[in-house]
Amino acid sequence: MAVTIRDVARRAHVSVATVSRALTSPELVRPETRSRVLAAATELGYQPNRAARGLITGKTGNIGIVVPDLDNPFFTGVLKAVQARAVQADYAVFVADSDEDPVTEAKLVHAMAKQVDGVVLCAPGLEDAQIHEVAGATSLVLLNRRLPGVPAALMDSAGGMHAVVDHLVALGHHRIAYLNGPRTSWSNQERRRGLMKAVAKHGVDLADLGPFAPRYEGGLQAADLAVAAGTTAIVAYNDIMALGVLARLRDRGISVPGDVSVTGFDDLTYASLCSPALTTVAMPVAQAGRTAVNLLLDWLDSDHSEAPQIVAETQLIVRGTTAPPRE
Amino acid sequence: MAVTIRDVARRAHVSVATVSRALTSPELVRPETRSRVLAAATELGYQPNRAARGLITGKTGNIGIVVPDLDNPFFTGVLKAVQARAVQADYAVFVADSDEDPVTEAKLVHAMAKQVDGVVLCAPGLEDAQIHEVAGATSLVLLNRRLPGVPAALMDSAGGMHAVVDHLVALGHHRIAYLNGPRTSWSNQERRRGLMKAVAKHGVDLADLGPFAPRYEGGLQAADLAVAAGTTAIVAYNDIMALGVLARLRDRGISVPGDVSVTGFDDLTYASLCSPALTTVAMPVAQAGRTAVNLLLDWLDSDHSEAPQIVAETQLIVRGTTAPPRE
DNA sequence: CTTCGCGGCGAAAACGTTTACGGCAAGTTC
DNA sequence: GAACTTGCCGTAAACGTTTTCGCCGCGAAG
Repeated sequence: MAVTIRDVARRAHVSVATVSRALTSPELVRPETRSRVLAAATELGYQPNRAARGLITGKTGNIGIVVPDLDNPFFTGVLKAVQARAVQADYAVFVADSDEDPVTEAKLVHAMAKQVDGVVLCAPGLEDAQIHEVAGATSLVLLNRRLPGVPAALMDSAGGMHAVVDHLVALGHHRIAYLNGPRTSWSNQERRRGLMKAVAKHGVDLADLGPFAPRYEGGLQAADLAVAAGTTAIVAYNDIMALGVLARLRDRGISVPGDVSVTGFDDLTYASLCSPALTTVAMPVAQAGRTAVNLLLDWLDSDHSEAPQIVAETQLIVRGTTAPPRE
Repeated sequence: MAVTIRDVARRAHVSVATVSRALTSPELVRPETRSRVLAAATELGYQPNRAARGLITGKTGNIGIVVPDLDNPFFTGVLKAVQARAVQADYAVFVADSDEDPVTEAKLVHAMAKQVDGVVLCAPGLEDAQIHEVAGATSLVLLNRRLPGVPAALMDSAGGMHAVVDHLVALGHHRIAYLNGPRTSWSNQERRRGLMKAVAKHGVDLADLGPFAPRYEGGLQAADLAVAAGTTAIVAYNDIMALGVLARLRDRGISVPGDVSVTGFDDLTYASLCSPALTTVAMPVAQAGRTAVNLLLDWLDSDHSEAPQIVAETQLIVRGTTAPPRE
């Protein structure tokens, strides 16, 4: 059915070995025969069978990516970048969705392990030990999770959150509410860490609320608690929660940013589309995705002596939901 | 390094053939030896090498999906469903992003062809002939594109658009603007087809505007044209354009739905989050993704005699941006 | 007692590559 | 002119499976 290396060999009047050499290490064959082989290959539309090649070389030419939720624009943003960088490097990419479940997460990377040269694991919910365990099955690069000994592409959420507080304090806010996401989430811990540092530095009052579900409904629920706490600024764990907060405040007739300021996190597209547009911090998802596959590729032909962790800068995007407090 | 079928054979004191049989066609070995093999396999943590298996069986156990844009929630919605259905059927999925470019589209499915058993091609920009051509390289299922001879999972956009017009007419609108997306896009043609049918049926006035870029900016641009045309209802090609329209109308002090009604298409998450919430039509993306995989799987072990085209129903979601016209 | 059938299993070929090894001619060095 | 190198290429082994073929032993049938 398909055209194999043998067909090319016959047509070019050489052996299969020569065909293989002409394609993978051109300097090993005489230019004349090489061009004869290349011609035969293109005429027949020959494409090497990667599975067969992988069987002998041990490399598959594939990488995998497992994300917690393909409906989350944050992860599809990194997926898009990962895919783009991968094809650039002539790799194909497997994708898997763990549905936020740590055990399927582990199962998925194990299943991928024999078919890929490595996998980038996005914001895993796994325990540290379990991550080390799956790292034994294949080469691993983490994204948005730091773990000694395994390479990681990170984003400076802590710094972004620090910038949020700086911004709020500069506007004159003294009493701030933070709406926690899931306590166990590394992202929430990082964001909270940056927040705490800035809060301590500026000596502002903090209402540390939650945890809440990192969703629209979580924001609805959290908004009332935040106003009850008498704060003038609400810092949400992420954009979706912030949108919930905005909706709830509007329903209660509380004006934003007049009565209270609100910030999100992630800079999803709709953050800029609602009105007032949401002040938030942009995550360098594309950049992180690219560096994740760069790290993976480097890792694959290195001595594994060091496991670099590269952190990309976040950026505060000031829009319409933050302003100086009243009076 | 990895544990192979030979290791299992040794440990179970049988031949490799028996191990293979015990795992793939259990009825061919005596229960006693089968359990001995299974025990050895799990003790060693053996997982068959799919590449090697594929080499001989001709099946890879993989499917591919190529989408025009991984940043588009519409496509990631179908991707999520495709992935879920695929793992259910014990398939792994390759993903590729064509960046809306027909030639990379074709290139990508060709590149995938030898590594997958089939691919689902989402809303391709390719010409009909070119689609037939790539269909020669591997088994193909289309999503949101109809083409005789190749199986397809479709969504009834035309019906959805018809429902939109019915809704608007029922509210009392007589003069409607349609904001076209890209003329060559199959989706736009379908949506316009449904619109035209309903317009003819109800005998309403139509301002057929555009084409516009199917983006926020396209909506900004289109809004002014629509009001200049003196229409009382604006039907946008999709949600993102509709959001642009809403923003532009708000800037100009034109009230929605007081002065003019607006509808979107796709029901992206933020359609329900902005205010007023957008009246739109929900696309059954998950369902379409699932049936696409089902079609592919069926196609793989059938005689290819018929190429079914399954269309899933859309649903009009009436929210806050539509109301009876003034006076 | 032969023959046949059959369940269970092993030996080996096959899938499409890459690569170690060796051969052969031509050139280089003494 | 013998002995080495060197460049180019073919032969064959190997990768980890599945599957065809055939062998062996055993019970049933003649």
